[in-house]
Amino acid sequence: MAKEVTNREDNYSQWYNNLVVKADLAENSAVRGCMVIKPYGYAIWEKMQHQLDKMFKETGHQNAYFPLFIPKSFLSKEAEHVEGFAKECAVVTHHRLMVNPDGPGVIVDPDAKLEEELIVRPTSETIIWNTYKNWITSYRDLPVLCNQWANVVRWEMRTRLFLRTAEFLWQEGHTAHATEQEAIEEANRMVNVYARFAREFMALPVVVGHKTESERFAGAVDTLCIEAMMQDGKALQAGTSHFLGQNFARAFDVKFANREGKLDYVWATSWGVSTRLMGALIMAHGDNNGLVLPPRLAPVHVAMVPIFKTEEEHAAVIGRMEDLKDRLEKAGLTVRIDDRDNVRSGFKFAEWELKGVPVRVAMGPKDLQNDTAEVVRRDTLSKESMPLEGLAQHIVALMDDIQENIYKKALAFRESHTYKVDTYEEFKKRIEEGGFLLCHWDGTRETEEKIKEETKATIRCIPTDTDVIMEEGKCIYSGRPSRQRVIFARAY
RNA sequence: CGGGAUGUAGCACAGUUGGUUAGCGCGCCACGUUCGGGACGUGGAGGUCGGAAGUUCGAGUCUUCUCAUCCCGACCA
Repeated sequence: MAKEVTNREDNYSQWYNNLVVKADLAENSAVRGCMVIKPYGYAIWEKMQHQLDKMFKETGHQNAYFPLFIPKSFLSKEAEHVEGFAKECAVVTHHRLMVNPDGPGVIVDPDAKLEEELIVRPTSETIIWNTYKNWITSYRDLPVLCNQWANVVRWEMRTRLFLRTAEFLWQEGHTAHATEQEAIEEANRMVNVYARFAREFMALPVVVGHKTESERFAGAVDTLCIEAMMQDGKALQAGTSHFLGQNFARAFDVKFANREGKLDYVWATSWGVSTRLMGALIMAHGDNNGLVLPPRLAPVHVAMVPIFKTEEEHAAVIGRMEDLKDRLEKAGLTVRIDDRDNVRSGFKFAEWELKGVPVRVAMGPKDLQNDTAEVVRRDTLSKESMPLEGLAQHIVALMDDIQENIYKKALAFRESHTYKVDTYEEFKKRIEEGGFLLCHWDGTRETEEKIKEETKATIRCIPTDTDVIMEEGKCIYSGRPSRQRVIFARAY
């Protein structure tokens, strides 16, 4: 039988698409550019949501919900913001259908035209700031620290499951502060929450940094981001946190009386991560056997496959598995006993690997005799026959090992694909192989643009969290002086 | 929105210079043999060949129009 997943080394995109579908995470829907997230994929997203939500609460945030529709006039209040999103908006123009008088089906009722069109939110800054205007009058009302879990729509030309879909799920935090300093601190705090989430839960090493002016969010004064490296050497922006200055407060006239009794505009931030994180998870850890899930986000931690010939053997194996399952569940793990009788065990092994379950336990007649079980780790695919005695504790400890190991593996990959590059010749050669290129840049938009045109590489970020890059040098393109290196890469 | 390609069963495809009852593999259903790394045999179900119009005695095959999808660009979390 043919392998379910194609070879990662042959065609990374094909491998990715195949894996998303075969591992039962998501599929394309009947609606152009939109995806269906299947139960198994959604279970992983829920785990992410749960953990992120907890971290938001710990940093003082509350959840709220704002409308899906944004009046067109709202979107045009912040000049850069409109320009950034205008090209990819879904617009509601009518509110009624009618039976087609000239044929079958229904048509849009021409009499039901909206006076002002509604935009399906591509992001919620405008509707939220219009609302905050009513909430804030005094410094005593600040800060406002809200998050919303929602869907947004961006009419993308080309879409890919999880990485870029026309509709996607995300969370967007929107905060209002009395001082610039406080808002800057908030933007920093949240990008670090994202970085911690990526590292500790997704086992995904990320670089924290500032976006350059041209890569910045439309309407932001400063955009912070976390950037990850996928196994084909391309960069993936995994989360962003924006310091919005007073731009949106000015656009929506949100003023407050400060301690001195003077009116001032509110300082703002917004920050978000999306279902794109699913794409990052898949591409960062997956292999030719399928998904590799970090235990902290795996919907199933342990899959047990019984092997038997007779009814008696079956009953005995299942009995022992139930016992082990109880112990593991008491320790907080989710366990599945795969007792299907319509597929063979070899098929089950392959399938649980495809789904990225961290640990698999097989038990058969030999194990009944020896009081053992076969334990297989998904990250290393190493097989070990182990005594039942103490097995539960061992498996619980394995979860931490696996979590740590896949992080280290991803980190080692990133480090071995990160290069200091000092000449443009070398840059052009290196970029073809993928990876992060640490280079000096003269800080100008023009240079960045030229390099992008000539090599398809962009500045992923100006890193904040490493001192390796703080050194004097000369721009690889213009030769002008530079005080630190930035990260160039081709990106998703 | 430019450049290229493809639409045939749930999926992936074959189908000759037009020829009668449209095929293979995977999957699905039934029965049997199997079962420690993706089993095998036998039987079965499943199609208005993307849609519309045209040429023809006859169209999956030729023509025109149309719709949709995919790839390469431009755009992007």
